Amino acid sequence: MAKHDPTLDHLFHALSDPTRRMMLTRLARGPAAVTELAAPTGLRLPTVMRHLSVLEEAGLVTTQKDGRVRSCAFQPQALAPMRDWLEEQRKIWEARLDRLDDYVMTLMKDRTDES
Amino acid sequence: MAKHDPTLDHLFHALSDPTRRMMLTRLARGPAAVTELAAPTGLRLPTVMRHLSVLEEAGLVTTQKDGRVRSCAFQPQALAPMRDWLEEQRKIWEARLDRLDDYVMTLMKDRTDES
DNA sequence: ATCATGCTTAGCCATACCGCTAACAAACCA
DNA sequence: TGGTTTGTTAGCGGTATGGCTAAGCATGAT
Repeated sequence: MAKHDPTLDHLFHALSDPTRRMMLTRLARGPAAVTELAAPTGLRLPTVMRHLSVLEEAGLVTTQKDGRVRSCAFQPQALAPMRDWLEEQRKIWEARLDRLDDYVMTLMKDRTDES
Repeated sequence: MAKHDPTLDHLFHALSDPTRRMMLTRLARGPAAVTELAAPTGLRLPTVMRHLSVLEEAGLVTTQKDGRVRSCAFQPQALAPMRDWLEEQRKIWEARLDRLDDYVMTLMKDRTDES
């Protein structure tokens, strides 16, 4: 059970920006060069590069240069920690609902005993 | 298909901070007052209040005052847009894999035709 | 050899974020 | 009433973020 998990920090932070989500969605369809990635955003290249490095930092994207072109690829397994975290929260929440349920049942039983 | 979805922005941003995730995990176990929520963080109250309002902004938490104590409650349905987004990405990715698969099959067929 | 292409680096600017203290307000408690 | 508990507001300081321009560098095309 991680107390401080910088992985989740980076993941969630990377996804909190619409431009970065747009870039990621594009990359989910297949690899792309930086310029190609930048085009639909309407942003300048240095700006896009920065977004790209945030995505790399989060492990969501890997890149490699081939010639003068940098090719970027989506890494779907990087989303796993997020799914895991969601699942963990869901379990905690449902355990709570179960306890609530037990409690309500107890109340009903008490009422039955009284009658 | 949302182009700019501030909901996702707020959601992911809210979850990008370990303190806020800790608070949320605590609240998943059941409602709590602000002070109770602050205790395990080691942070001052105003700081925690700020985190709390970020969580509220994202819809992840609702609060209400009764007496002088503010009670905070987790809102699990607020996580739905995130699940949806994840699912959307997964679909795009898998569609891509399917296309890749088709392509490989085509290549194999060509090789077979050649032999 | 020259030029165009595709990044890449450096650095500026405005705003947002995350922590804090200090001071105030509104319950509740004795 | 007077004190304690529980928020709440205002505002400060340092850092991070997200945009930009300008200039540099390496590669590919002519």
